[in-house]
Amino acid sequence: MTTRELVAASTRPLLLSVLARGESYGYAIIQAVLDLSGGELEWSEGMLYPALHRLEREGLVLSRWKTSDEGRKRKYYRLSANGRKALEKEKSQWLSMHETLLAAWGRVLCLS
Amino acid sequence: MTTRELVAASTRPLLLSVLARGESYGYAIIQAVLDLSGGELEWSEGMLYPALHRLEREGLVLSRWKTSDEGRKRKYYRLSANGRKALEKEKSQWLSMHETLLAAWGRVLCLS
DNA sequence: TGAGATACCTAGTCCTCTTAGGTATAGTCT
DNA sequence: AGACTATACCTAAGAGGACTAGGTATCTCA
Repeated sequence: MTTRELVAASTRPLLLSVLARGESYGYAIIQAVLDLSGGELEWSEGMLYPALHRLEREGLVLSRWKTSDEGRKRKYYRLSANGRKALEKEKSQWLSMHETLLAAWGRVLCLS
Repeated sequence: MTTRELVAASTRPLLLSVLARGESYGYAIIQAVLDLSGGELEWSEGMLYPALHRLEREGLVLSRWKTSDEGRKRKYYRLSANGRKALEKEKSQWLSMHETLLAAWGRVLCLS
């Protein structure tokens, strides 16, 4: 179980990262995160949709309703140009914090 | 400027890490974090003291008042045995999330 | 005397996850 | 046909923690 705080910190970078790979929709995003985390991160809809709407309000993602080949109506989200910039900032912030933690831990680790 | 969420996620692991290096007190902890982060992380007292008291309530840190050589009264905090275990859990959770993000970013990075 | 660093603390506000619900469609099994 | 599951969207109330802004006190130096 991941702590609430770590989930909160990773929501934006992860969400932006998933959408950077291409247009997607709510349910598929949850599956993608589950897959990327090796089953560790089970995002709830109650956190995903508000998060998506926040990013949309901020102009980082764009959305449109589309009917898939199977006939299902879905709301597809994709990154805006600002969204891509925001992702780079998120990455850089995360890596900076990661460096700080490695320093605190004594730099005994090497991730590949 | 680090986001509120990233600060929240790193508070516990960083605080436990700093105290794992030895007994310390509020002001010194803030300085230590500032130093470890290369000046990036400026913890406020308004977040540090409540955080310390939380960890104390949870039994992860112990505290005692002590008068230093210079004659200043300070409250020194140190890790308990449970605190050390908690630190290991925090580390492992952080690294797990880090792996997930690297996966999402395409594993283009190698940190040393 | 005054300023600044050191040293502790708390209250109100804001933000976001969590829990727990609601609605609807498509496919499958009996 | 009816029931169940997976898919698919959404929101509201509660809780937890950082941020802002305040309070108190001591020590040093000009």
